[in-house]
Amino acid sequence: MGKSVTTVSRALNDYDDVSADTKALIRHVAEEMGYTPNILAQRLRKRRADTIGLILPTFGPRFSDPFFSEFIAGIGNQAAELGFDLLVSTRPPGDKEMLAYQANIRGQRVDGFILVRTRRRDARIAYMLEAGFPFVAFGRTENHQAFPFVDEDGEYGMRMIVRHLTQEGHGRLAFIAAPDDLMFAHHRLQGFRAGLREAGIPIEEALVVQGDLSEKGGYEQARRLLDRPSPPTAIAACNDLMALGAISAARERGLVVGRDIAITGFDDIPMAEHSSPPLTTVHQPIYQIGQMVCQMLVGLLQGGEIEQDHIILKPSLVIRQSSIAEPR
Amino acid sequence: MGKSVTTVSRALNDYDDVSADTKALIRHVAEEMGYTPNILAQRLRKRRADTIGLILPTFGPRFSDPFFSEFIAGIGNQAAELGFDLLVSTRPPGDKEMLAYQANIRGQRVDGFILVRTRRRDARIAYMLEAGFPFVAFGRTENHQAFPFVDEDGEYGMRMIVRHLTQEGHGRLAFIAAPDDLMFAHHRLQGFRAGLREAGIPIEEALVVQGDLSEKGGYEQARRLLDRPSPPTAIAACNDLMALGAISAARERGLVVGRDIAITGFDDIPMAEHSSPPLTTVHQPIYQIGQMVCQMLVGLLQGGEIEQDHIILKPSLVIRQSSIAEPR
DNA sequence: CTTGACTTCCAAAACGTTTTGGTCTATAGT
DNA sequence: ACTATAGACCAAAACGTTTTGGAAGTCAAG
Repeated sequence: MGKSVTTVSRALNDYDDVSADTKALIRHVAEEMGYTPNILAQRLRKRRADTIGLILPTFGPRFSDPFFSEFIAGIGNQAAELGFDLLVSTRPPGDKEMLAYQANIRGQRVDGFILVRTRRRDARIAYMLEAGFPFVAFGRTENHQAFPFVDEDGEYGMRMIVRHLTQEGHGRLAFIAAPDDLMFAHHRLQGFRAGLREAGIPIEEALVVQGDLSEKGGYEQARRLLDRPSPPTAIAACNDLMALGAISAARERGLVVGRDIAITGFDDIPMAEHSSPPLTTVHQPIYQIGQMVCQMLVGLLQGGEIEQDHIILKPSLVIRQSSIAEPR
Repeated sequence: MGKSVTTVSRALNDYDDVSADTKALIRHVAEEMGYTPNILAQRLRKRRADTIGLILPTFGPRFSDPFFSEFIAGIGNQAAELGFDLLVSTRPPGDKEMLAYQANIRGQRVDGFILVRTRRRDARIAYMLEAGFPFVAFGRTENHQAFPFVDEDGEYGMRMIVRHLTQEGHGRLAFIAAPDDLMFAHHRLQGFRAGLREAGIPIEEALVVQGDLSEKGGYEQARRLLDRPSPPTAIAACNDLMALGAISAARERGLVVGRDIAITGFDDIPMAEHSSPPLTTVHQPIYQIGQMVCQMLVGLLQGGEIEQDHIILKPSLVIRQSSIAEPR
């Protein structure tokens, strides 16, 4: 059409050394012939992948924690909004996981990472900090390293649960914990202990068991608890999925959940509202957290600095029928 | 180190016009200095994005169908295995959705697409077929267009459900359908009708209602059904999520699910096994389907042709307590 | 000694953009 | 009439690879 590539590029990017007429013309022609800049070439030239990485730590192949899918949606939609791609993979925690991070960073496949499920001493975080690679975590670490994160106050949330249960008159509380290496599990367990301390109830270590965060794990651990000579009157689970498994175990024993035994979760996944009975749990706005984390990372990538980089959200207690004797 | 870029490139890619010694040397040095080829440059040069696109059709912002997360995991892990990235976004069905497909295709951001939730007359498929862009669908279309797909035999699955319910003695069956524009919903509804026909039971149109595939939708539609002057004795839902919502509604009415009313789902999400009561449903190996779809697409991209490109899987009936009067 | 074949290597082009550092023309200022 | 200044445009370099089409060097055969 008689314009140089330079001019076309500058016209489409709205530089001001292209006349209004030419811009209009170029845009029109581009539109007409369905031209879209090749994104790979752009990225190569700009040395930015415009891509955010997210590697989900998963144990088995069955990755179906509804908690994660909502989180991904939050990140993904926000990223699209800001002109970034979201690259998702899953790896079981361990060596392969670290290699995946390294490969993505060294090959400049992503500009920054979002980390989930932080661990007490997290190799991923240590690596990124040392490499100076941009990232934002959902969760903290044990030794308070300095990096941008968003986290829920899981300790507080679980204390609220315990307070609620003791107010309902429960004195023998059990806890289905999760691998303590995971920071969120650690916080929630601490919250459980703190809550009992506040209520002046001595903690019974045999009633603290550990599950794997799945319904199945919750089911199995709840059975163990119910099989004890003097079973608990209330079971708090570290997450909703395990709580649902626990409900299943209790019902199998012929117990009416809510009346004969109280069971609580944590996360408030959509299913919690519609389980039988509806589940008492702790709500956190996971979709919004995904958005926030993504925004923070993009801010970091574009501006270099962000104002608020240590955010801890107070979750809220949601009381439903699974923990109260009298409906209504 | 004294070797040309050409030689380095050819050494790392294991071409046979590089001596074994040189290869070893180059590899060693590369390893030592932590060199990884810039993937963006590779892609630009090869004119392939090595990326598979997946755009999830979602209604609200809350995207948490466990069904999808497992499907994503199947695709993502398989893609990683084959050296491809997976680019995930979500869009509500409609114009914006088509634009997202077009932008990704024209900007050569992805080499191929995986389509989910096919519709009866699917604009996305029409577009891709016309553009000659590689894709594999999970699901068919109404008019049997020629394109590679994997699908479940939903019609068969639902017939099995109906057969099971009638064998259990139910005569008044309700169905919570989903938007009939969605092929899988359409097939399942057809299966329901066919099942009743087989059993010689006349269909009662008022007992066929439509939900939105969420627990909430199932809950609301079930309430409507139970409010009728002569309510059904069995409710088959188009998917597990709605079935769980229906269970919730039935329990709220004081009904014992399994004894007073039978409720069934479809999908066999992990939760189905641990709901209260456990849900009778139809199982399909969704993780494996994700893997298959991904493999097919990569085969298409690399080989050009694939042997099996129309795969219909027979799902299997899973009978649990939600549909049988006597446990055991 | 020459020729051809084979091995090993590499310079340059290409992928499609953005950025740099101009050039050219017209207008205004002196 | 000459010189700045500003506006509109563009050629060439650069991003980091892979591919193409040789160029040397070595060896064996003639």
